[in-house]
Amino acid sequence: MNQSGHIADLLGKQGYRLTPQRLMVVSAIENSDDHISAEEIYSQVVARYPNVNISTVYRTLELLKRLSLVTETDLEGGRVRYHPADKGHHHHLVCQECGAIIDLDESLLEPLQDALLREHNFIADLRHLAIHGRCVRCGR
Amino acid sequence: MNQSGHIADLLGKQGYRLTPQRLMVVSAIENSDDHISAEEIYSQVVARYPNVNISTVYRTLELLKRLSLVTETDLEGGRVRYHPADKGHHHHLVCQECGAIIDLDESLLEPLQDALLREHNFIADLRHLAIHGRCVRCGR
DNA sequence: GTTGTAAATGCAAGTGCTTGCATTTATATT
DNA sequence: AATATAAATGCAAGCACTTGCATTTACAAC
Ligand SMILES: [Zn+2]
Ligand SMILES: [Zn+2]
Ligand SMILES: [Zn+2]
Ligand SMILES: [Zn+2]
Repeated sequence: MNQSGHIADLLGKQGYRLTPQRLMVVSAIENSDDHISAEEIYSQVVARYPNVNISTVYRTLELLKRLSLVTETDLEGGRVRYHPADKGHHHHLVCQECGAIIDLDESLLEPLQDALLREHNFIADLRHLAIHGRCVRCGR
Repeated sequence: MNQSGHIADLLGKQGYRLTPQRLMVVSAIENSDDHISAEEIYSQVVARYPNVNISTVYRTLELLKRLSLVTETDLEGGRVRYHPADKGHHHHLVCQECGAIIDLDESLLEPLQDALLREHNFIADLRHLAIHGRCVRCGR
């Protein structure tokens, strides 16, 4: 799972063009150990391909989200962050006061996901959630 | 609970100035039957107070959020929507494909909120959540 | 009622992200 | 290899929202 080239292969198989811009965006996401922002992806790509435009980065991210290949999560800090969908399933608690981030196991939201499917016929996308609130130190 | 003037009273008691702009933003939110956007609030206010600036609307919303007097929810459609915090507790399921919105009872997230407090000492703000995904008709 | 003050506002510029449109290009077909 | 074509890109403008700063103003103190 998630060997290098995984996402690019899937894009190709589904008929999407493997442009250099796309391949570089994909590899920035796959090679990041962490949650990467659009701006960070852009600066990696532009270093090797100087006339790429940031709108191409955003459009590629949009495509990857639509195909469920990456997840987008709001970890605060004014920009959203991206992560390969099949790598390290988990969630986060984000303190709105101090920015602290607590990691959560994916199992915590499974009961909710099941209940929403069963009781409301809704396929909730709870693959990489950020739950906002206050940590114990900032508690209200 | 939530009689007219409720929010304004609380602002006054906490030492915030009751400017005409603030009072009008507050009353737009309190008198809305639904989830209201910043733009909608602004156009109500500007109709009676023509030189108000939209940044004042946003700053007032920021204050009301911080004081837990209103909740902010992303119901899709490119702009976030606001609701009095003490009025009609509930959540939403939002279909990313067709935009359908299913209303949920607040009780659905109580077990999660309790578990996060107990197991992670985290006070999750789950007062008015939008859970994104696909409705049964758009199901993947 | 005047005066003093910090708080709030208006304005303009900035940020993150999106979109319409003309141009370029990956890929299929010959 | 040359050609055709829809898909993808670059560019510039636009949108929702934020921010720094100078000006105004609600409210308290006299
Ligand atoms: Zn994560
Ligand atoms: Zn905190
Ligand atoms: Zn609601
Ligand atoms: Zn749907």
